Amino acid sequence: MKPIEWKVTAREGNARAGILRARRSVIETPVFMPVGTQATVKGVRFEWLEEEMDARIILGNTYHLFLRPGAEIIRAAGGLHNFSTWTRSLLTDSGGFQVFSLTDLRKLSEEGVEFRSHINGDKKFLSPEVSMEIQAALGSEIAMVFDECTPGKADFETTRKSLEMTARWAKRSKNRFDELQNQGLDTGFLEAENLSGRQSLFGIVQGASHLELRKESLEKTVEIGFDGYAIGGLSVGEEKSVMYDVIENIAPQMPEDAPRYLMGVGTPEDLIEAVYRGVDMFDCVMPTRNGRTGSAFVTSGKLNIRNAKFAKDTEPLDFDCPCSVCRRYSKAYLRHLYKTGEMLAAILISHHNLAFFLETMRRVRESIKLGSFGNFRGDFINKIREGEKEKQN
RNA sequence: GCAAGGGUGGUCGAGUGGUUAAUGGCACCGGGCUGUAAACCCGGCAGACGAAAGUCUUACAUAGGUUCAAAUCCUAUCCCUUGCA
Repeated sequence: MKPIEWKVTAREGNARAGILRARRSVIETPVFMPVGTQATVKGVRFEWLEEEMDARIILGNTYHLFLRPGAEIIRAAGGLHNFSTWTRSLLTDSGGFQVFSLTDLRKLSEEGVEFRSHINGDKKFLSPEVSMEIQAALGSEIAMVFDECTPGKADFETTRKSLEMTARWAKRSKNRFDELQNQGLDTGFLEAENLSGRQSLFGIVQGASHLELRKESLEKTVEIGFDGYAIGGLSVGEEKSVMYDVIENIAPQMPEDAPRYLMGVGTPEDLIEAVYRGVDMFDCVMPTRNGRTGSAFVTSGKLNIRNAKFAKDTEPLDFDCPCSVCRRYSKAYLRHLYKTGEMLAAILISHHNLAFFLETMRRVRESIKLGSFGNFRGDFINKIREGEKEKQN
C-alpha cells in the first residue's frame, strides 16, 4: 500500500482536478497550502484554517523547527501534529530553500550544508540524512527531499552541477527516508484505509531557466521514484515569463499519476497560470507576509491598505470575497488598525488573503470539473488587468 | 519686578559664523514583498518650474544691525520655562 493516493477526477487541457488522500486528510486539488514555517501560520489560528477556510494541509519547515524548538522536543511531544494540535495534513519543506536564502551563513559541500544559525550563530549541519531524520520526527504527511535551490538566473554549467548534486541528494534522501520508515521512526504514523499509514516523500526538479536541464533533472528524479514531484527553483529572481515557460514545458512531462507541486509560488494569477499548465499543488508566503505588511489580494489585483485613499472607505476589501473579514470590516477600519500599529491589522489581512487564495482555488477546482476553467481564467486575469488600469487613473 | 535658561521645518530634537534647504527619530505620502533571518525593507517629505541634471523663491520667534558670509555674534521687542520676591 502507498502512503498517499492520488486520483484525477476531471481535466481541461493540461489543467487537472483531483483528490489526494493522505493519512490525515483528503485534499482536493488544485490546492493552496498555507505556509506555517514555525509550526504556526503566522497570525492565523488553526480554528480559522479548519472551520472557515477548510484548509486540509499546511506547511512546516525543517530548518526552522530544527533550530527551535529542536527535533527532540517535537519528537518527545509525539510529533508536530501533537505538538501544535494541527490534526490535518502537513507538508514539511526540507530546509533546502534555507540553504539558498541564508547564503551568507552557509558552507556547502557534497556531504551537506554547514551553516550558522541565523538566531544565535551556533554551528549546525544539515544533509539529506539529517533532513529526513528531522522530518520523520516532525511526522509530516509529505516530506520533501533535501535539495539545492538554484538561483533563477544561474548559468548553464552552474545549474548542471547544482542539479546533479540535488539528484545525488535526492537518492540519499530516499534511502534514509526508507530506513526511517522501516524503523518506525515517523512520529506521524496513522492507520488509514487503503493507505500504508506512512509518511510520503516528494522529489524536487531543479534546473533554473534551462529547459534541457530541467528535463534532465526531471528524468533523474523520476528514475529514483517518489510519491509526488515538485518543481523547485522558480520565482527566485528570474523573469515571470521564464517561470511560465519552465512550467509549461516541464509540468506536462511530469508523471501523470502523481501530484505536481510548484514550490513557493505565488500570486493568485501565478496559481491560475500554473494550474492551466498542469500543476496541482502550491504554497507561498505571500498571503501571510503581505497580509502582515499591509497588502491585500483582491479580485481587482492587489491593494495597499496604507494608502490615504482608503481613509474613509467604508467598503470591505473585496465585495466578492465571502470571508469573515470582508463580511464585517471596512477598509477604513483596517487602514486605521494598520496605521496605529495594531496587531489585529496583520491578523485580519492575513486571514483575508489566505481565505481569498483558498476560495480562488476552490473556484478553480469547480470550474475544471464544469469544464469552464478556460473562461474562469480569462475573467480572473481580466479583472486584475482592469484593476491595474483603474489604479493608474 | 529681578535673575537664569530658552524660542529651529507637521512634531520632537541636533546644529552655536562658511559644502546648512538645515543630522536623527516620529508623523505623513508612496513603493516592494513568491518552498518566511520579514508585524519587515526601500524611497519621498519648504514651495514653484523641469523627464532629468538642475534653476529660482521663501526659511531657523519678530524687527534691525555687524560681517565677504549669520539659525549661529550684537541691539530692541514679543513669547515660554525655572528660581527669588
